[in-house]
Amino acid sequence: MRRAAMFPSCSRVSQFPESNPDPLLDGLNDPQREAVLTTEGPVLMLAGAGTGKTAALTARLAQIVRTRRAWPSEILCVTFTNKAAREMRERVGHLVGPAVEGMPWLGTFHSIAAKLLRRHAELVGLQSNFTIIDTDDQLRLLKQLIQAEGLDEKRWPARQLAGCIDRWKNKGLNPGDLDALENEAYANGKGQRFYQLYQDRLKALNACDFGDLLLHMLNILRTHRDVLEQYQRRFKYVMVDEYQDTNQVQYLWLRLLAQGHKNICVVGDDDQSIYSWRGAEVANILRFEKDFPGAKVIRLEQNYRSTPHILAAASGLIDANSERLGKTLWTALNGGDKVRVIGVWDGPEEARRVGDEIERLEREGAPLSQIAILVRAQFQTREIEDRFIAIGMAYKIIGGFRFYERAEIRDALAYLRLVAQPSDDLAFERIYNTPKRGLGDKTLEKIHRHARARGVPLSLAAVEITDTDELPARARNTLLALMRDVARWRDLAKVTAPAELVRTLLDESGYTAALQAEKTAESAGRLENLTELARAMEEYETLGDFLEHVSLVMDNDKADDADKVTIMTIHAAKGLEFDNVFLVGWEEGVFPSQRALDEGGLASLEEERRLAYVAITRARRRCTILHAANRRIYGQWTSSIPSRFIAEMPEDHVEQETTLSGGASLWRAQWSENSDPFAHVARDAAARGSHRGPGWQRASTREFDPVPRRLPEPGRSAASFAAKPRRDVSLGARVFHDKFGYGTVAAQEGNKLEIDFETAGRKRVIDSFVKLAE
DNA sequence: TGAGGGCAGATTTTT
DNA sequence: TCTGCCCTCA
Repeated sequence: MRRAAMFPSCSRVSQFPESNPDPLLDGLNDPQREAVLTTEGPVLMLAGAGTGKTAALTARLAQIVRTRRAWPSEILCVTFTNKAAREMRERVGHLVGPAVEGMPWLGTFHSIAAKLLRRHAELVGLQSNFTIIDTDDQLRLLKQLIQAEGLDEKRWPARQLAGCIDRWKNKGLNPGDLDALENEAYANGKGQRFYQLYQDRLKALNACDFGDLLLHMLNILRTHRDVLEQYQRRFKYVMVDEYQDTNQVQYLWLRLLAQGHKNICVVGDDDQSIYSWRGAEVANILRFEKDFPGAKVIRLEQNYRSTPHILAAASGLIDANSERLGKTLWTALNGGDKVRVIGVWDGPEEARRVGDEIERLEREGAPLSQIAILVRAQFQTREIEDRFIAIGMAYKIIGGFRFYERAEIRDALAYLRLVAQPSDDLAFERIYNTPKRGLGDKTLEKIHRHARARGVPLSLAAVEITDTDELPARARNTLLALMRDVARWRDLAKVTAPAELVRTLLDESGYTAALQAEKTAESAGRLENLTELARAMEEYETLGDFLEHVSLVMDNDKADDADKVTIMTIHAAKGLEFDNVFLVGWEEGVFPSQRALDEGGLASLEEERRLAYVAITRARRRCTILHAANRRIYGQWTSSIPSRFIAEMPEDHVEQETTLSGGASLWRAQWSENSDPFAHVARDAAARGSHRGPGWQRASTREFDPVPRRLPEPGRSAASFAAKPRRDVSLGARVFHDKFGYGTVAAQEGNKLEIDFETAGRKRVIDSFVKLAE
């Protein structure tokens, strides 16, 4: 341990004299420095939220390079997202200069696995130019298999099978490895069969899916000692970001590769593990010390992000979890506001309130880009979005479709894939009638039959079949024209740059023309995306390079510098930070989600709590949590009680406020002593779509004054409790509504009323919300 | 080929 | 309640 002599015990400041400034260690605290300087042996860096783990990790990488312990090409550094990889590359670049250029093994698990697999593809029966198919292709393929096997696709959806296969691959299981239980998971014990069929089909297509990239590579490392040893020797240092998110395959992979030098440094935070549903296993981080005996554990606990109140609220909350390695975050910052908890009457009021608060912040000079609204589930964004549109607030929603998942991009890519690889049947099927050229299912079926009979790929079968009289003249000519085009594009691909090729291709195929003919706002956007695609391709010299990049690396982070509020899921917000954070929908059933409560037991409740922890710790200066007493979920109005997570935050760091009189303290009391007296009520109420939850009870006994303090604005709060219509209300009746005031019934449909309100105008409301006016 | 009705399903989604 | 998907019909 030569380094031990160089850097004796790293626990005190005095070991790193300030008088000898080192740009690399400058600005790092002691544990961070220790992490940077402990380059040899296994290291577990437990880094809480906002504790500067990326700074430590990149500095560590730079340290290894600049001390010549390894060449950049001898360091394996894996992240989960392209964004993280990019960021790290950039930061290391700042520290060590152009040497970072030579870091071929810094990237996501998938991109590194793909790179390795291309070198050794033949060991698993693939050619090195295999295609990487995405979820869409995967589903189409599975559907075909299910149909071919004569299974009812309604009863056994392809989605379910895809889910199973994904899970198996995440666990590192090959078809032969499935036990009886797993085999039962699809179509009464046909799991294994379909998994095998799918893998065979992929092999025939010279393709693999995302999961295969890791699994194939693991299989190779397991069965080919020479290959394993080669990489064990090569990777002198291994570093892993977000280790708590690794799944079984990734774990097995790393364990094999790191066995050589045992210089593995993993960074993670068990409290931020929120992807178990994707196969991530917190256990991986919990047992690191067992896997690598003698591992050095370094805790980064100084938080540089949030104010003391925010930090304390989050820490107090996460304390309620049982399985933790345990960290105590602290901050040198002072002051700041308490976490604000605001209770409101319903969803629309919540959205209004958030809008109002943001307008206030804006007036105070806060940049919108430093404001985020985090939701538990995507559907919650709508209400907020509607409100923002109404008040003209600039916002952006993160998430949804990635660039390469858009239909037009996938179409363009399918053309390119078919040009690059004649055997790509999926690509052929996708484009053969896109744009519409009058080739229908009948023709495709014939091509399929011909392909099967001759044992050739579809695109070749298509060429051959035009030589026969199997097709009617019209289809034959169209197909012939298409295949001639494809052949010409293949020739063109040999002499043209990819960007130029795709432009020609989109033009000549009629794809662009078809879109232009649509003349909708949407088609204009699609055309723009295609232009963007061509522009992105200009960086690439070969088509192969580009196709690899697009399926694995290209993400949706379009540079959007405009000052806008960000709306996104908590999951998407992990790793980000904002001055002002609004957390909406903190109600039982929404967050924690009903599904987590029903299905996952304690483990999944704890994951929800970690999610809450992640959410709160995104805030730098102010964190505002909202919950509504009533919310429409799947069209049903549901009364709900505040999330237990609200009561779990230490009272001293929270400031309660409610527009419902007497609400907050009452709600809080409900969660005392960890008991949940209303859980069954709320659950039953949700199940029946009834209105007998506690919120409703209180509202109806007038314990709550449902009139918001703020001037109520007509929202879309009117809807149905799925109850029977009232008999005492009839057309023309004069009624009173708590929110909208007096009005006259203009129409009645079931329990829904249309009422002309004197001040609010015409609204649709549920009859149970109105009283007959005297 | 597309429009329109019927029907189930409706967390989170780094690659 | 809203959506997306599949199927049917003109």
